[in-house]
Amino acid sequence: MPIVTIQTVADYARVSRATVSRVLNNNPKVDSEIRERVLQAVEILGYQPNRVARRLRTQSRDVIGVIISDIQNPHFTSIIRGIEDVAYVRQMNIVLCNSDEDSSKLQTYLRVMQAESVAGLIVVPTHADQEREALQSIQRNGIPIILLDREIEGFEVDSVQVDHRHGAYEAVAHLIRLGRRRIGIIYNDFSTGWQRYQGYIDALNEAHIPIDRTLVKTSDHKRESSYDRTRELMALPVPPDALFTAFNLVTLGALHVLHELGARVPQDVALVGFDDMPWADELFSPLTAVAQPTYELGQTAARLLLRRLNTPDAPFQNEILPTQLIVRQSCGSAL
Amino acid sequence: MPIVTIQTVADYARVSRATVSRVLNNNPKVDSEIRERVLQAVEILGYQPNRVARRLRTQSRDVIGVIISDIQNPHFTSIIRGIEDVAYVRQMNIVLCNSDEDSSKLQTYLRVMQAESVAGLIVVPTHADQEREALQSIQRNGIPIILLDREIEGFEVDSVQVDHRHGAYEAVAHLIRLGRRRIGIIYNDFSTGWQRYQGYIDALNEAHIPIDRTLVKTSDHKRESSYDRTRELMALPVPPDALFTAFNLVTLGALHVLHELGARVPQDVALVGFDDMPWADELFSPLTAVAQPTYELGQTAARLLLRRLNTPDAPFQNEILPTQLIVRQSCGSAL
DNA sequence: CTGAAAGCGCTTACAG
DNA sequence: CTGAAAGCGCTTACAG
Repeated sequence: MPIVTIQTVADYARVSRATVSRVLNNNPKVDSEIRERVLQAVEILGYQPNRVARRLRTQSRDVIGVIISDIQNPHFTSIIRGIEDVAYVRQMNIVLCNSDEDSSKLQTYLRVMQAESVAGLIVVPTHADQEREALQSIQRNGIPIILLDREIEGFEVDSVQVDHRHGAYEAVAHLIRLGRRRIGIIYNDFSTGWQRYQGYIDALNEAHIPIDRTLVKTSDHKRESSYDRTRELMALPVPPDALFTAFNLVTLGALHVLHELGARVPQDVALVGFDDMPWADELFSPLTAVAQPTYELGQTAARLLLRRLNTPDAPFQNEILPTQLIVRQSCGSAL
Repeated sequence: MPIVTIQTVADYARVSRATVSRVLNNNPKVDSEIRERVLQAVEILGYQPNRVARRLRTQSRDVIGVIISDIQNPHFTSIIRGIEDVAYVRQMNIVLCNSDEDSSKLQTYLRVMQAESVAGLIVVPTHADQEREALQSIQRNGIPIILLDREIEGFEVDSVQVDHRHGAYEAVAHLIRLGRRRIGIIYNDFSTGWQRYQGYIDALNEAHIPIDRTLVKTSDHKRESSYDRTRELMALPVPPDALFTAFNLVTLGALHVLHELGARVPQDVALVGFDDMPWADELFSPLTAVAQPTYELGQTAARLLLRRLNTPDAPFQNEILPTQLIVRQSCGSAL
């Protein structure tokens, strides 16, 4: 294990460590001949400046911490890609952690990130109440935080999310326009789910359709749960003629039930899901879905972070990105 | 930005930095009264030891570098989850990079990882020939490497992969057993694709079915490419009566074509895919697939790395994990 | 233009 | 049991 440090290079090039450092940092006032000698030494020795040492010395921060809640969910996967792409051009690295919707795991990671002196944090909170304080304290310590996807009430930060409420409204309005009246909904109790539920209400209200509580279900993030909720809905004396599934895993669970039941989609029950999926077209009923600009969510989060690092005192910014309803066949009509 | 360092704590507790450090590192020979005082100071000041400094000083390595080729592919996503889970219990962090199947990007990341003094690297190579040297040089510098999913000829390392050849053999043998004879294949030219192709050959040979070159197609990692290849296969004077699609993106492309063509699956053409997908059951034809133990792949890679770190001189280990054929309806029979 | 020296925040022999 | 001192690999005022 040949440890080549800046000293090795300095010795080889017969200069001081300071000079080597200057050359590597493109300090202009280095004699061109010496510069050459150093560069050659670097080349020959295959020297890689130690980033850990550099980071400690310059107190520079070139790592972005990212904490998401479910790395197996394509939604987040695409977000990460967006973050990574903007980080790459800025020569920043990302340390990725998966909280697994577990608040204590998230808080552990928060501590780690702080100890790693990350430049800033992009985080998808899981349980606002338990995490608010830890997050705020990190922010107070000068590490900027960008909230992604979910909000935390009473916590002033930069954030990006999608217009959940309007997206959901469009989805449900689409169903209503196609003549559906008994529209079941399955959502989760994160802030996103709640907002999507509001959009559902908006659409029903607009059409003067009374809210039937028996058609409203909440589910956790497990697919089994949405499976059960869908079963319950379909077992109603008068089952729904349409379903609005408020996130991708729920949609999968619901589809499974409909398939099992031999329900015809959309004839017996129409279906719109929140979250588009790359394979939406290949599903047994090509899925009409509210597509989120996931890649842009990631990009925007990263950009907000970069901006905050440049101008720490800028007012907080809350970006809301639009969704897009992609009409396929699961509701019965292109519109 | 209140910077609380070990000195702050030492002052507060009226001891030396050395003592604070000892307390934090659970050094037993610290007076219990003093220990208490330090612990209290730590608590009150909210002190987080700076990991960057610690890492530099102890030359400790507690970061695992992971370079995968496509973070949006569920295959890798599940692998990452496996890695992360074993890293978490060891209190190690992972730095994740996405090479995007781009060899120069991968090499950039390799340099970064080295400069970050990672404990070791888990990497999915993309173009063996271009990366062999860089990888070997890192290994020579004492940073262990675990190759994941794909091999590099003539490079001795620890590695994990799945039994691609046998998995493919089983898939194709399944088709043959169901009476299919004109079996098309679409694979890619990574080492994995090549091995899967061998499995296809094995099954045909065993059944004494001659290889028809017109039924053999290669595709890159883009879905469009597999779309085109499937179109070509289906446009043959005598189209195939079965398709073996050798990785998940290809399967999606093929399904799309079959859907467009109105082909009945499995009546007109049976389909087996390599790679299972969480939504395989909800596809328009529930997919019979060769499932890879992706989570275990990740776990195994991480464990191999940990083992190598413990015993640097152990002989190299090449783990081959078994696949499992999951029979659904796309081939026409549960068998 | 170049080098000696200080210091980033830790840890750990070495004395005592 | 505790502290003073050295040092991990860098960078950067400060002299010259």
